Amino acid sequence: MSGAVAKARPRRTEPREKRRAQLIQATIRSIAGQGLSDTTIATVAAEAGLSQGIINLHFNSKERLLLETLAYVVDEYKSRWERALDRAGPSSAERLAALVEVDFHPSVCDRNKLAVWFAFWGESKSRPTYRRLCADRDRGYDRQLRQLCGDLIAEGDYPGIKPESVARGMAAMSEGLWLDMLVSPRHMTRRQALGIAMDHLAHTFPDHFGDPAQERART
Amino acid sequence: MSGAVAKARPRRTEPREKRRAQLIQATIRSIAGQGLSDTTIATVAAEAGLSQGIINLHFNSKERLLLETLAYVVDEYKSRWERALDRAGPSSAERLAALVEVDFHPSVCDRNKLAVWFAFWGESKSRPTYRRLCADRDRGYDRQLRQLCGDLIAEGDYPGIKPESVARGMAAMSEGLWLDMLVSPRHMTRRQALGIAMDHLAHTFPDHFGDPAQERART
Amino acid sequence: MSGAVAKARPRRTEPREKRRAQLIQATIRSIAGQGLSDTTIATVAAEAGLSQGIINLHFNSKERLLLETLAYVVDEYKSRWERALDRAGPSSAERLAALVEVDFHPSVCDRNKLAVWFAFWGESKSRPTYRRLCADRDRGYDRQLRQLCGDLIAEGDYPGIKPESVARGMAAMSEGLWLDMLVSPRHMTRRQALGIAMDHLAHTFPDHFGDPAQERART
Amino acid sequence: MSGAVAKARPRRTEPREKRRAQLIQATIRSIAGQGLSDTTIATVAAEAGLSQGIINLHFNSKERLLLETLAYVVDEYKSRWERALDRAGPSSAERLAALVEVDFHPSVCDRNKLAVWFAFWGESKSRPTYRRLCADRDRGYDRQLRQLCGDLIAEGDYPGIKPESVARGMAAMSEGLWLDMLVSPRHMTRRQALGIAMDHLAHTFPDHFGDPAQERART
DNA sequence: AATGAATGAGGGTTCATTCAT
DNA sequence: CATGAATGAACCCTCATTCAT
Repeated sequence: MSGAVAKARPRRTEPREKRRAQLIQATIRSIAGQGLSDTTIATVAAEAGLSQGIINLHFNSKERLLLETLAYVVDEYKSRWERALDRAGPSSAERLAALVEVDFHPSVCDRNKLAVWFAFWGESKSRPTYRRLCADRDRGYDRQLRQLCGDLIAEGDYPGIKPESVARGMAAMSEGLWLDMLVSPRHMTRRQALGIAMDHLAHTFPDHFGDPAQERART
Repeated sequence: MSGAVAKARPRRTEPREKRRAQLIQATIRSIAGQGLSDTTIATVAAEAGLSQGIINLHFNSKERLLLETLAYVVDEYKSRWERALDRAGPSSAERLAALVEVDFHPSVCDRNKLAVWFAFWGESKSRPTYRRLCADRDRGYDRQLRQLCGDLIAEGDYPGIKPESVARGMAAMSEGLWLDMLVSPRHMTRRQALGIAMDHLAHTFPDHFGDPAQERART
Repeated sequence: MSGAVAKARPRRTEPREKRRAQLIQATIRSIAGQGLSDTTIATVAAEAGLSQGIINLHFNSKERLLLETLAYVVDEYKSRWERALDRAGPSSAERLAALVEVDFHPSVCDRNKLAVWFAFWGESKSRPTYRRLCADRDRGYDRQLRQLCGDLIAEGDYPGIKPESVARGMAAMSEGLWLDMLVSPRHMTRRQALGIAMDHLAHTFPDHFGDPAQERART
Repeated sequence: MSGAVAKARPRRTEPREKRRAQLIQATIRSIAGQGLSDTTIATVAAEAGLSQGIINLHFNSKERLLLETLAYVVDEYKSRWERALDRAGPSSAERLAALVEVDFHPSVCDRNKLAVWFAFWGESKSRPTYRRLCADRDRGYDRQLRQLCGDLIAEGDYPGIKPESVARGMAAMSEGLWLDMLVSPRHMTRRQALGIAMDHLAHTFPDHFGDPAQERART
């Protein structure tokens, strides 16, 4: 008898990182489903199908769980646009388009994740920690965006346009469109939002993105 | 006789509406200062310098206080842009500029109020009531914006521009700039935000807002 | 001018005793309607159609109001059976019957008042004050009952019956029937209760109350 | 090895049912000691020597705790008289005597439990839930009592006696004697109450319970 | 005499955290 | 590693009482 121990049923004890990831996912679902202020250790544990004690076991406190959840969303976003840049064509225009498009990728625009972003932004004024985490998010992204806009302006015929203003305006528009998708999913779908952002891009840099209006006007 | 009797201590009993307004202001400050999820009856009462019981006396529940606070901010915003439209010049361009400018009026961009907006947006996914209140906000504003953009497009030489896309893009950019002012007040001041929004406006409708770039290009 | 002051509308200020009586009636209704533990100054004031402050104005505290309400019910009961005795015929049998009947007089069995009795009895173990008030109630009543039972026993052919035992048993039965009327009004009407009590009386003192069974047996 | 390990402190975690029973006992003591309306979660927890949180942990609400406490007392009473019937001799007279005696068994007449009965009866008018629980109590008991009285009447020479009237009268007397024991423990001891009830029984069914008076009269 | 706005202690309940198992 | 019983601080809310009007 004995010999090989059956591994049939799911192991009760999972590797540490796997459990943490599982709990972070449960936290995201809970924030989206109940709201941040109604997200409790109990709702997260229930969402994960585990016992209450497990959160303090793996994260020591609820506060830490929330911070790591925010960090996870921030990091995931960052790695996603970095990957998008890597995969994009070599031209600045292609890279800029890729950067805009990634903001409307299904996995980024997932309403659960949007809820998490805005939940933390909603508390950010009174929580320097949140603010710092979110500010970090923007740092690299902003630099890239400004750089690319600068490149295009240098390449094309865009007199009088300030790279910082355009870049920040574009980023702001994306954020605003996220909000619309969160608050009014009926009136603002992902595709519509992407369309609006791309229209704006085309209009801002008609030389690069073949704005039909300008093209027609030119001829 | 006796002339004016000095009222040393503040009167204990205030007219109903005055107290309610006072408590709503205290709620705004508390949400901004502590965050929505750390805003308690106690923090609001302390902010107002009154006792805890007074909130249930005037609002029956914390939930109602929060809803009325949100409604107050929503209403105030609405009446502000309506007044701005009333006072604006007759041309559509003037009216559109007024509509954009009002989003960056000091009283609208007040960081306390921004915190309230985003606090409720952050919970909106799980609270249909919040979502509905906020959706109402947009309804009239959107219509106006779309109308004015349509007018300008009809007047000017803007082939291929869709009013809905432009209008929603502009509104989204304002929201995104609000977020920046909330999260990174150092990097995004009210003046900068206004500049970015006006740049975008000028760029979108160069015929109306004398985009220097286009003007130069034209000559 | 002025002359006679119009007395048309109900005077806002009532004589002291009238107000107190009015508030005691409201308290009885409130205890019956909401239960003693859900009877608040607010429910009593609402029941009386007056403002909250009036109770402390007339009774100084809720506790006092409750005590006076209990005392009122106790006194009213006492004066009622005293009057019944006064009006009863001269014979002990008539007087005893009158004493039993008064327990089932509509005004005594009023479910609101029963609710008050049992509300206070329910708290009596932990409230010596209530217990004392209720004990006072019994004192005189018991003496009368015992006396009358003793008289009948002396008059009739009731060997081996102890007056105290019979008297207390009869009183207990009345109380138990009150409880039935309170808890199960459907199953125990006032008339039924009276019937049971009178049956018991007739059975206990067949010589005086013409118990049909015994009468038949005698012939 | 090591033999029995001494468990110095009481185990912190008890089986679920044991804790619930413990808390119900504490509730009974609290109602008896402070009265129902002064029984708070805090008094019950203190009586049990546990923390406040434990009540909601095991009963979800105070209301539920009170209901289960009432249900416990009701059930205990029921099982007690059922057991008494099982153990009683086969004759209807013996069974009836057993039924009456159980009402004055020390464990039933325990003043703490009496306080609970009357506390809930005192609120019963305004709480249909209480009333229903108490009505259930009576259902089976009444049926048995009526049945047994009917049997005795059929067996003996008791012309003109109605089983329902006698049965309900006896039950009412027991309730009234409970009240006396609760309100005036000095003047009504358990033994006295039992004596009164048995006197009544003997008097009502002299053929079965050898009423000395009647017996003497017969000779 | 009467009102009702205001207070604040104390109620029931929630929930992050601890800890014996 | 994982559980869930237990804790107790802090929450929202109620309500007896006070007091300016």
